Amino acid sequence: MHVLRQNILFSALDEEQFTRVIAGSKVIQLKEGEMLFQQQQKADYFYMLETGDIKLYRLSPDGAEKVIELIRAGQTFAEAMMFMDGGFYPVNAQAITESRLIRVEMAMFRDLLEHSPKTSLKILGYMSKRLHGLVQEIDQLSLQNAKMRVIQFLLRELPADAISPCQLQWNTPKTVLASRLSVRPETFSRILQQLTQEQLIKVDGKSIEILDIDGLKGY
Amino acid sequence: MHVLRQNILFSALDEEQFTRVIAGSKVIQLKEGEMLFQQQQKADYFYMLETGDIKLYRLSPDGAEKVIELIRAGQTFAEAMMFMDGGFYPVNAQAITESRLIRVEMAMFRDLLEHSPKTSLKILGYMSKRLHGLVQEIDQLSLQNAKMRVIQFLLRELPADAISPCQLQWNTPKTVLASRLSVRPETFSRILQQLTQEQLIKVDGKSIEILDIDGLKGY
DNA sequence: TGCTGTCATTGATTTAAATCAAGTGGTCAA
DNA sequence: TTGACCACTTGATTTAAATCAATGACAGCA
Repeated sequence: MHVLRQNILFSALDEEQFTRVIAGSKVIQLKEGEMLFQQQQKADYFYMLETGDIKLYRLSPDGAEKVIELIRAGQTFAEAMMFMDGGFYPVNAQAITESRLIRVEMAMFRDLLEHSPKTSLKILGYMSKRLHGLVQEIDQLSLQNAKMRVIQFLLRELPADAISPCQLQWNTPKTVLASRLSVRPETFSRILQQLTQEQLIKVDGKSIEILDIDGLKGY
Repeated sequence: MHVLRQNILFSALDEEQFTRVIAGSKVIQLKEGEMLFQQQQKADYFYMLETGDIKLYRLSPDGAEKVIELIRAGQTFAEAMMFMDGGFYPVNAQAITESRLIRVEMAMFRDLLEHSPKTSLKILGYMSKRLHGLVQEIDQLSLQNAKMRVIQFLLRELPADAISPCQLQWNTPKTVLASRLSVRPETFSRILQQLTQEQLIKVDGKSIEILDIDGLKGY
């Protein structure tokens, strides 16, 4: 079965609809560091990431880069733009590692929804969850200090049923994680070290071992 | 014409659909300080605010209150919960001033969408805009300092075509605005004073006169 | 082999904002 | 009228995180 089928956006389509989607889609390969699209570019496609890592980020007027979201394999992104007529991507998308994506034509998918209320409702539910997620994100940015944000981030990366000790692994440089968390790399480094000294985690290059989940949650 | 009709959520409904919505709706009156719903309560209704002011806020474990959104007359809220099966309100809703709302049954409205793909698409567009707005919000929280946040907030409250000098007015205590902006009341007060000294604004109780829009934008 | 550039860490210093503390003025109700 | 309770302001102090600066680790490459 096609990998797209696993994604919620496509799960409610019937065979005929799905065939049309496939016909209007294309596989994209990106090398490390390659741009997929830029902020302010016209949004004609949305994407599903098959393999690799993508960062979505914004540039402030003075050139500072803030990572809004890290996309991992299996996720779709930019699909919200589908419903904003003549919209432009609000973020830049760049491959952190070599990546393989499926590019879907928004216009076509949108037409399809006109005749598939069930799928529309599914997508509404999905977007509601995203909305909710962003509200929580705002919570974290505003209520909590840098250490809390790092801890929350680590905990959220774990599966719900994870038991300590367990392992987390990234392909991305720590600077990108820091930006995602809105802290300076120096601060990020110091916080990881604090947590290490408290026996809660163990850092080894790009992988972090979580030694004490409950300890982290206790913060 | 019914006031609901002015809202985007209801604008795409036909007469028969709209009549059903009205039948399942109810007017709610709240006194100042009264709760509308609480965090974790089952979400069966969404609302449109006719008159008054509502704050949506969250409580952190230690009791700190963070205002997520200030609702003003004409806005709907909690409608995103409609698409999350068996969801619970993620925020508390409380009247800041005496308020009058229309309460709409989610289940009923949802059923209606099943047979109205066009309306669903409109709502998807609307939710996309909200999504986009929240992304910008995250920008502001993370990239900018407290003074910037206050300035942005003031500018956003103005109509797009506003010319200085002009007037802004709230019914809410300044502490609520401060929470909305994630700063302490003391800091908020000091920032307003700084801006006053720079001849950019003039504060008089609950109303703020914007003396120099371009000056504010220049920051 | 050493050179370059990127990423990461560590220490010293600065800074913005929170916190602590005190005082003002207003409103409401006993 | 008094006193309690707000919201708000102002000043002094503390603190967390940013910034500045230096160094180390490592990869790719001439």
